[in-house]
Amino acid sequence: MELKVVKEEEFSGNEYFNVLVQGDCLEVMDKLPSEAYDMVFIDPPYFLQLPKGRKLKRWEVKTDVNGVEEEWDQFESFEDYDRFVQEVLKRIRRLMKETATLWVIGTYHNIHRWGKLLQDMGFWILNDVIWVKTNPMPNWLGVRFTNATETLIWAVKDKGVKKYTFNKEYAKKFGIGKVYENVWLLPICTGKERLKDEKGDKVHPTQKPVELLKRVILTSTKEGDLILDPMAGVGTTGFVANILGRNFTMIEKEEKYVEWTKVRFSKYNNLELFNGIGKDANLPKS
Amino acid sequence: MELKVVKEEEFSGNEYFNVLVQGDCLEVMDKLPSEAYDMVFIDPPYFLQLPKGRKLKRWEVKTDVNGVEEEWDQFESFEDYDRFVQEVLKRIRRLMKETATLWVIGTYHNIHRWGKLLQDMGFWILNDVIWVKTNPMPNWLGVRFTNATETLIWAVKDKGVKKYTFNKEYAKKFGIGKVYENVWLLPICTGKERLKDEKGDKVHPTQKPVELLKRVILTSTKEGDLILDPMAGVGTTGFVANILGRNFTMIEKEEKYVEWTKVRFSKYNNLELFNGIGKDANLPKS
DNA sequence: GTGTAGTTTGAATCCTACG
DNA sequence: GCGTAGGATTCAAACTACA
Repeated sequence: MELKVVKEEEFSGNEYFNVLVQGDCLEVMDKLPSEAYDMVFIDPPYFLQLPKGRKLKRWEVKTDVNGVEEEWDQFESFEDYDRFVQEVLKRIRRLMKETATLWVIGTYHNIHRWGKLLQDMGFWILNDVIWVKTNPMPNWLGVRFTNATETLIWAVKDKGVKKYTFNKEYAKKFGIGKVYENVWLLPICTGKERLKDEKGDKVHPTQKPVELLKRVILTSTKEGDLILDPMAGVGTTGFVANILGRNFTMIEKEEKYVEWTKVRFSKYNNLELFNGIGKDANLPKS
Repeated sequence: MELKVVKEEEFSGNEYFNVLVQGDCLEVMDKLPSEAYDMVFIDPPYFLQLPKGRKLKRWEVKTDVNGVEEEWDQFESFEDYDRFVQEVLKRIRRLMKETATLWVIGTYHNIHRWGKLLQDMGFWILNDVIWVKTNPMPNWLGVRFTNATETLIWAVKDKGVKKYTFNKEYAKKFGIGKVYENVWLLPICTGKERLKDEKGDKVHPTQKPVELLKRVILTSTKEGDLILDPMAGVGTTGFVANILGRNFTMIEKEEKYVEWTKVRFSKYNNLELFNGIGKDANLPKS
């Protein structure tokens, strides 16, 4: 597929199928039509609140390693972050079809803020889904538990919504146990799938695994559905949606990520990077 | 051990070691001394938002700002619940030693409210710990994921706190993997351990497993430490603390639960119900 | 090509010394 | 006191080098 890329200024809001809009997510969402989307996936900045100016250096100092301290994760305070969350959710409410569902992924640093605020706005949580990482970064100094999980919140717009899509046959396949439990066991994004620039540095600090989006999309959408990702990063959501026969709108501010998303859609062989649809490649043994 | 039980009206606040106070948790906490506790465990009402009315809810806080009939019950209920959370946390802040830690357990229905509000009040989250239930209640209708997890938030009073207790040797033993991951795999409370009344009905709807409290206490306290449980239910926290050589203060409003806690401390053989300290009895195979 | 040993690295509210 | 820079510790999985 040829990925259409449009800059915010040139985006009318009319041609929103399988497009990546480069621009501010709030501004772009304001151009999109009401109740158009079947599913929304949000992978927001995690608001890690690391010490200012501190690079997340791996030891054996590499030359200016850029860590997680990216510009897009700079919020002054909880209030700033919360305001951003509310502005995003307000717009997403309008864009969701009546039966659409919303996913938000985060860690303990930020997920409770999204969870409470979306409840406050009337969204109705269906589940949380726990992503258990099979290869987490250990807590070096042994002062806390090793943080091996991320939390996904899955919600509908309102308490009364019943007709949303849930494909339990896929949920059964992905979850541990036999009754589609809300626990997914899979590794973080590494290897060939992980985008690296010419210097060999990772392109995006938090590229989500293809397998994760595959599970999200297959359990909560139908073929032909339209998916919104307002903070697309290097475009994993659209990349997987495309392969699975879903449509998408992606929004991303950073030009660098937009460029790499283009590369991903054109240069690379989709199926190669997908690690095998239908198979469980790139999953932990057994 | 003989469990001391005191009614709120007769509780001076002086003799708070290894006592169960029957009364309102806010009122009782106001009588306790500042910075006395090494660890606090909260297992709050989960705010399932079932059809309302009928019984007086345990989390409702008396307020003189009544009189305004809110059109949106749900929002009004969240406000009530949040006010309760804040009142609890305010008191717990005062009761915690500088180096103390706080645990809160909940599901997606309520945990995000506790998480955001405690962050707002300056508590600093160290981890979330995911309890994965090996025997969850399946979602029979197949309309969502089977909810097989509960989330525990583990926090200190302030960002700067460093000297809290974390026994990584125990954490390593309890967590999956080898680097004390934040994932605990254990069954819900059933069998001999589960308290049943003369009619065979369960005494408490959400009795916590002894094994869960064992893990909480062994990873985050030292022998001789003082633990507070302001919503004690049938007293699992004090029961386990006692066996493990920790001291406790428990608070519980419901007379029925207080009576059963007494039974638990006297009639039953503690060690029998404990399922073997140091061993991993009642755990899933391998 | 294949098997094996050694190397690299991952969204982290990590510690301590010093000016 | 605070801000900043230099420092040490792990496991799983993927990658690299080489026989």
